[in-house]
Amino acid sequence: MNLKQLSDQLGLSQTTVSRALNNYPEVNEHTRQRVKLAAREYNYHPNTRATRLATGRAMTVGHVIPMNSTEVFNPIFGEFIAGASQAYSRRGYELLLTMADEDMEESIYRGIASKGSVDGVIIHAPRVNDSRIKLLQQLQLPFVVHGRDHSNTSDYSWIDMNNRRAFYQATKLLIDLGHKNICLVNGSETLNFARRRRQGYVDALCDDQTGANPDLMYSGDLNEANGYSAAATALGQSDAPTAFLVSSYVGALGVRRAIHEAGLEIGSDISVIIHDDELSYFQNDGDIPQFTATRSSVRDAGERAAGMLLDIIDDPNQAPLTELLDAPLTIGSSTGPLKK
Amino acid sequence: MNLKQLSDQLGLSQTTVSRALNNYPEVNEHTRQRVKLAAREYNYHPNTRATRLATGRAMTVGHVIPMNSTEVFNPIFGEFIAGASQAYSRRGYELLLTMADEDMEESIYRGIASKGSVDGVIIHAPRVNDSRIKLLQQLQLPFVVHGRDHSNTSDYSWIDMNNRRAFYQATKLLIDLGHKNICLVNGSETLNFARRRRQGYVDALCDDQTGANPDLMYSGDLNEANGYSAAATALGQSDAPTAFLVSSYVGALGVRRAIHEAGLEIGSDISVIIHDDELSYFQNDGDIPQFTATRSSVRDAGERAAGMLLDIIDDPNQAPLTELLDAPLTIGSSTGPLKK
DNA sequence: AGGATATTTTAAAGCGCTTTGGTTAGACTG
DNA sequence: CAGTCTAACCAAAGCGCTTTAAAATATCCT
Repeated sequence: MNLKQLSDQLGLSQTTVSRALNNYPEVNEHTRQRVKLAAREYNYHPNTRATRLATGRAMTVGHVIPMNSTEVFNPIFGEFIAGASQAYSRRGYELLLTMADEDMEESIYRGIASKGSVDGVIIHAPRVNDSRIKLLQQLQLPFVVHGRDHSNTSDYSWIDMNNRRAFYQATKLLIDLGHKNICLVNGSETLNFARRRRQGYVDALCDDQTGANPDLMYSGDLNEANGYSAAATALGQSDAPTAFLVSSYVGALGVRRAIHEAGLEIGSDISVIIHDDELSYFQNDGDIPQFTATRSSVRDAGERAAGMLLDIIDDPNQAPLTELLDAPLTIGSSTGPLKK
Repeated sequence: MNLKQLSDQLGLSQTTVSRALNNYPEVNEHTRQRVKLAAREYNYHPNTRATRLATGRAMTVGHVIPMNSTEVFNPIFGEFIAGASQAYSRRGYELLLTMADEDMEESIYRGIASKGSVDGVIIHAPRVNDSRIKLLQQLQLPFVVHGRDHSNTSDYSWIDMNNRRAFYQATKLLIDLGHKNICLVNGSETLNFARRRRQGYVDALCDDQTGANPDLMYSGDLNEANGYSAAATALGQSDAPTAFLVSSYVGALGVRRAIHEAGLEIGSDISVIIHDDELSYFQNDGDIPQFTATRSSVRDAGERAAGMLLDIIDDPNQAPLTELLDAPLTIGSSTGPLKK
């Protein structure tokens, strides 16, 4: 069933039927009801391909997921996207997902822009000095960054948490508990967020005159295996850490394994603080959460980011939108005073 | 730059330019090169909205991810989709992602079909007696099921692993090692795959005359927390299990936590076998993998499923395609003989 | 050379919507 | 009652491609 058939059926013009369905005012209320009823009856839905061509809008948002050979799909992206999709479906948009090896990224964005398959994109996991921001500004394609690039001083829309502050506070807590050898198990520091978190960690140590020890900073893709090997290595050192600060729950799972394997008990023998993105498959809640954590819902961030992007698409000339989320430190059972 | 502008620029008709770019034979090779060069120079890409209307094909595949309030985005879906997207991008297709609460599922599929926004869909996580299969058959929308619905005897395309066999073998191994109290930590048994795995587990126990004990079977959403509580509960029972069979790596992380908390050592005190989907963030490999596991790459399954679907879209009248993947049992360090 | 055939190019008709720029009929004004 | 408004509807153009049917040009053969 297409528009022509429906309007023939009703003895009305396509114009009137289209307007009736799209709630234009210049159609008689009685007619409108008649049209809507018939549309439901025949299960008529306007063909999106035609609508999109006619309106010049894709009604679609693109998410280009950065990927490399070992890190394929970070669970954090999944949760972010789940949040975003809430906003899209509420506002009649669809979500186009593309996986991109880093060396394909530019051509993917260029293609997306010139083919007109989306009205805007979300930039995931911004790097330090990220080329995507510049590219999209140049291509004039609306976008929102999940995170920021602190090395880019231009105006663009983003939503981010206060990474430096969160990790400063977390480190401070460990220091206050008496810890001196605190191991940072961080994400890859080509990524802006990881850079900021290290900054917070280093700042806290320096403020305390302890100073940061490069041997206690791990940076890299944060999966279970790498979390494990980072922690196992650190624990094998002569001056082993008594506390860990881990950038993700998933990484902390590996850290937890290494700690147990070393025969130590989390909370009593050794302290752990994580950043908790509140993934649904890795919940860290309850009265006393398993891990002491800085906490910020990535799903919520996804929903907000998507909403911001749709606002920008609706009115592309407004000033960039930004939102800074808080990541409060919540005490769980994984931290305790330094054991003498 | 659109087709008209490009063809004016070249002094050719739109027809010839379109054909040159789409590699139709009836265009002079010299002309084709000239056109392609110009297209590259002006960064011309055909507008997908127009192409799709003209061809009547969406060049898009839909993935509708089942979701409920607690389980938002299973990392397994992410990995599957990453695999699928390889196939799509190779063959010029795009991937439309939708999250669906179970009660919205039917209307989402109906909408997708009648709006024509996709050429086919992948069904994720089929349930026992799954309504989606019937619906899509009725809607005549091409689809491939990741998994099967054993209660549905009609012909449809699927890719699946041999769940019953894998869990039969895994259980058999534990029995051969002397274990009698084997706890099954399974996914939700509304899902077909979980039902089959339990079948394999029960069959192996019955073949051994041990018989299955309902108190040792957990079934539910398999996240870290539920894996933990299932295992913790089981270990607290009077006749505590000496071995666990866990349906996913993520669930096993919770089981691992409970075992450690009980002061037991995996491999020596207690055995664990998991099903390993080979998620990139949860690798279980190396010379001696952490976990003994039945193993099947879900990423690979995604790529194959997508390929099958595109084949079906290209030729919708062929017989349904099916593929049964093997999930071989690989010995790791998490299994050992029953401790006397 | 000149018709027949093969190759290359083109004009124009869709694809199924939205939207512009009307027209028509009835209501209202003075 | 002519003239003006307004409410309700419609014909047709246009979105940017692909594809059909036909025209123009090149190549071949006797």
